[in-house]
Amino acid sequence: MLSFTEENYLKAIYHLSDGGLKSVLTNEIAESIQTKPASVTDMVKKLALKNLITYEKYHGVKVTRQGKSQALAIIRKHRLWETFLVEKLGFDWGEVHDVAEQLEHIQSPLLIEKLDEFLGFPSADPHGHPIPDKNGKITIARQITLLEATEKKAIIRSVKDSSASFLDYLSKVGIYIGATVQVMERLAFDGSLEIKIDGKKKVYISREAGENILVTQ
Amino acid sequence: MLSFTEENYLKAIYHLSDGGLKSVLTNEIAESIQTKPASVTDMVKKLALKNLITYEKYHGVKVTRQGKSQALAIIRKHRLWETFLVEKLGFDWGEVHDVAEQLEHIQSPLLIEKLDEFLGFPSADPHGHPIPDKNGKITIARQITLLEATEKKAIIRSVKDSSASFLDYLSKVGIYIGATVQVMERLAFDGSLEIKIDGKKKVYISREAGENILVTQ
DNA sequence: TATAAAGTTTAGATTAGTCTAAAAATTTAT
DNA sequence: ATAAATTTTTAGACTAATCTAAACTTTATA
Ligand SMILES: [Mn+2]
Ligand SMILES: [Mn+2]
Ligand SMILES: [Mn+2]
Ligand SMILES: [Mn+2]
Repeated sequence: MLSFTEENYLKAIYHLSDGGLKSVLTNEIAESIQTKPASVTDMVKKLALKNLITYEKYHGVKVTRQGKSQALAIIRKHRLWETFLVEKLGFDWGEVHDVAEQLEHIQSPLLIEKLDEFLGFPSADPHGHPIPDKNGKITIARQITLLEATEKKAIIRSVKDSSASFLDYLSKVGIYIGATVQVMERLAFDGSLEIKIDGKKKVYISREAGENILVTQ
Repeated sequence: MLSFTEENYLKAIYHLSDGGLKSVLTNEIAESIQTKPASVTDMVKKLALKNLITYEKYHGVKVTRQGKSQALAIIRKHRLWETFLVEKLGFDWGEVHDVAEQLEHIQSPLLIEKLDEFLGFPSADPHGHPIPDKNGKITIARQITLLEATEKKAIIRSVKDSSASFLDYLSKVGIYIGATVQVMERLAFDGSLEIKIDGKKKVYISREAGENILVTQ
């Protein structure tokens, strides 16, 4: 069984590796987990001994099949708890991350099964991020950024940036998961977008915002 | 802020002290927390430095006002989570303790407030144990053991022993929190009780079981 | 391609929590 | 009241996770 700390490292590495595709360097991990490179070196050795990652001195780490499976289990818990907090307890979608960061480490397979059922087996968390199933399987729909969307209608599916500040901004503007939007115009000046939400509200969002919103068309 | 371990020690000491009344000895703590007396000595020094307990070498510890308040906050969380697990997730009352033992350490005042509200501000957990309010206040009704109950009707309020084995036994026999019971006879031989549950079912329970069931009359 | 810069690892120290074995204090029994 | 038994504390060691500073490797630059 992994410690709290080992779980946090493994999850961070998994995310940085884009789901196990890329290999990940020491400094990236250190930055993402807010620690020093020397500490990362120690920990990746430990995770490598447990066969969760492979580690090549000076050349970063790769997540193993086992590591992926464990990382996905943690991500599953994180996202189910976030869903619970928003759907059942009435949290705002920008408030849930830090609490879920703690709840994801609770050890009880039965609890997660029952929570999943209580929530009605949701397929995505409040940020639109897919919730892996019991076997770690993720059902991914092809998503593009709002910036890349053509002028046809698109549906908001998820956000790349889950920071409270960005989510607050979206709420204020009137953008939410599931909203139907249409890009009316791309301003030549700074790349900002004029969009219509649910056929009614017309708003302007920055190029950067557009890059952090994922949609399906 | 207290660490996971410090919280567990403080809660154990609070319980052993009967809510802060008695002073508690090193070996009792060691046994209750499944650790060695030497480790307890180290930890009580730390908790004393934080003014949560007072420590007199060789003569045990007492819980301070501050310590009580913090212990009650942890107990509040423990019991709210147990209530959630049973009421919302459908756990059996004997399955919840170990999970609540983890959940009680989640740090988020907002979470507990919202959970409390979601549960409808319950006053007791699945074992009938009172849930302290936000300020640590406990509303206690005078309870006696079923063994001490006279032959009038009594209502089952809580259990002294929350072990899975005892709770399983009670469920099998048909005893639950809120049931109306009447002691029909006390057997001279071994002190066991003949009781009628809800005016219908008649069962025999041991003296020891009777000592671990609390009722009001 | 040699040198500088950046990134990574190692060495050694620190803190929290735990343990065993030995020493000291308290309690119980004679 | 002394000795024996029990309880508690201290001393010293260990593991997990962290850090700083120094050494080493890789990459970028001239
Ligand atoms: Mn976490
Ligand atoms: Mn999320
Ligand atoms: Mn606990
Ligand atoms: Mn309980």
